[in-house]
This record gives sequence, structure tokens and C-alpha cells, in this order.
Amino acid sequence: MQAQSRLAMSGGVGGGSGISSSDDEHEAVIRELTRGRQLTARLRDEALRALRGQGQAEATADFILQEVARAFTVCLNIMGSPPARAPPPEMPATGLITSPTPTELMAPRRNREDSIPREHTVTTSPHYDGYQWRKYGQKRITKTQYPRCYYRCSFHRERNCRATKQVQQCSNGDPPQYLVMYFNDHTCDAAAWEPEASAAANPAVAMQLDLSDGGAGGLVARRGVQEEHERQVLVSSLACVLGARQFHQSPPDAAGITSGGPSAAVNVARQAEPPHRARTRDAPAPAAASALVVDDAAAEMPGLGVDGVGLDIMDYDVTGELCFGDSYGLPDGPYQ
DNA sequence: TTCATTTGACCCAA
DNA sequence: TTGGGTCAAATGAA
Repeated sequence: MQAQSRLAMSGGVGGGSGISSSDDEHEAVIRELTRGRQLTARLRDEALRALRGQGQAEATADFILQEVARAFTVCLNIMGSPPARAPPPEMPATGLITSPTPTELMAPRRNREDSIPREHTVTTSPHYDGYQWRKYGQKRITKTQYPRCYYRCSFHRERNCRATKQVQQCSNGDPPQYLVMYFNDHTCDAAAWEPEASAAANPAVAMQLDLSDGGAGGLVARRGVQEEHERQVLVSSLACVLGARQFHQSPPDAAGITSGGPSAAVNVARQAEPPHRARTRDAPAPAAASALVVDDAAAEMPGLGVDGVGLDIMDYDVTGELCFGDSYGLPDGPYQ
């Protein structure tokens, strides 16, 4: 992860100085991400062709592969590479600092300890960053249009985690954008499950995304890893759906699905599956609609019902960004 | 009943 | 004195 962490920090977010990664590494990562996006587009074409006229399955494949392509686009944005096309407006675009910068938006901060954000980002979905946060305050900031919300790690007390973040709406666009500032590093073990934990459980992820660095890589890089993590689950789920459909249409051998077919895909999904998260308003339960879509597709598989294979997509917040992108809608009520 | 959020009050640095 | 950050009681949802 060393390379990606450094690149993510230097490329899109913060524009930090002291870039230590080589241009070659940067280009290699962008090249691979671009290739991934192109292959996803091809896969989408193939899938839609194969599933043409099959209603629910076609829509499911289309949705999932659009999400995979979006994940690549977001990663490319984070890496500072101009996307081939902008992400769809309804999709949360994360990571690129445009304007304003924190110093522009913030009133001058006092020189208190830990008052300098170790990281900041502008996103349309400020709630989902892989950690559990608990809101402890909200203040109207003078000369700004929107209040600032204060969050601390949910394990602040029980594990003495000092990580905090501040979220402030910074544009009234559609969707609105939020400036998220992070203070202090997580010291709670709870943060370790994602994505480091999944990488530990899945050597492929760890190999692709060298996480050995761990610390200074920061959340933006972690978010990139998370995108990859989501992509793997989505691809695995899709492979399961498509594989089973082929299975349904032709014998397993003819479809080329034996040990490497749906079961393998499910295994990958299992490996990549994070442990269950506590349901908080910050990280709501997965949207029922998308879960049902996948369930429906899977339920059509002969012998591959969701329960039968244990592909528990319901527990993975794949569509959280989509469904809760505006969940930070701040009330217009009286602020302090 | 438990837990997260809201919000007025308080603390503290500039 | 002012404004930002935090505390903690009140409130609401599950």
C-alpha cells in the first residue's frame, strides 16, 4: 500500500508536498485502474449481450457493472488522473479537492493541540469511510452558510480512540458536497477490519494493494482499497449470478463451470466479506432494494439460493453510498 | 430499555 | 470579548 497511500495523498487530496513515490509507480497504478475500467466496460457489454431480454438479471448485471466502473473512476480521480468520463451525477464523487480548501472554508483555527487536520477530503458521501463515528456536537460557524458537525470514533471511550472528524457542507450543488476533516489517528482495533483485516484474510487483496504500510497511508488510500474491496465482492456476486445463469442454460461442463465457477466466486466473496458492522445512523443497514435485486437473481439459480451458498450480500453495504448519499441532509433548525 | 442524536451551556485560546 | 470545540442533559428511535 505504500505506493498507493503516498500517491493517493499526493495525487488527489490535500495536494501534500513531499511526494516520495516515483512517477513510474503513479503511472503504473493509473494504467492498471484504467485497464480495469476498460475491462469492466467490456464485461458489461458481454454481460448485457448474454442477458439481453432477461429482465431482472440484465438489470442486476447492468447495475453492478456500472458500480464497478464507477469505483474505478473514483480511484482514478483520487489518483489525480483525469477520468475518461465524469461519474454519473447521482453517484457520489469522492476524493478530489476542488474548492474550497479547508483553510478557505474554516475560520482560523486556534493553535490547540491536534487542531490541524491530519487529512481532509471533499465528498458527497461523508458518512461512509470505513469507520464508525458518533456525533457529539454541531455548531454554526460564523461567516459560513452551513453548520459544522463533530464526530468522534465510536470506540472513543471503550478503546480510548482519539480519532475525530468534522463534517461541513461546503457547496449547495446537486449533490451537495461536504468537507470532511480528520483529526488524530484511530487507535482502536475496530478500525483494523477494513480494509487491512480483509486484506489479511484475502492475500490477493493484500498483494494487489500493499497494505504493509498501514499508518500514514491515510483514509483516502484506505478508501481506494475499500473501493477495490467492494469491486471484488461485486464482481464475485456478478460472476455468481452469470455463472449460475449459464449453468441453468447448459450443463456445468459445457459452461466451463466446475470448481472454478460460482462456488469459487462465492469463496472470493466470502473472503472479502467484512465482519458485521454495528448498525448506526452513520452506517445504516444495507438498502433492501439492491439486496433484493441480488437475491432475486441468485434465487433463480438452481441449487444456488442465497441461503444455500451462504452468499450473504444483505450484510454488505454495497449500495450505501447510493442510497444514503444525502443522509447528511442537515436540518435548517436553529443552530448554536 | 438502550443507544444515538440534538442542542444549550460551558471551557478555553486568541 | 469572541468564536470554536466539547460536554452532558434532553429527546427520540428502535
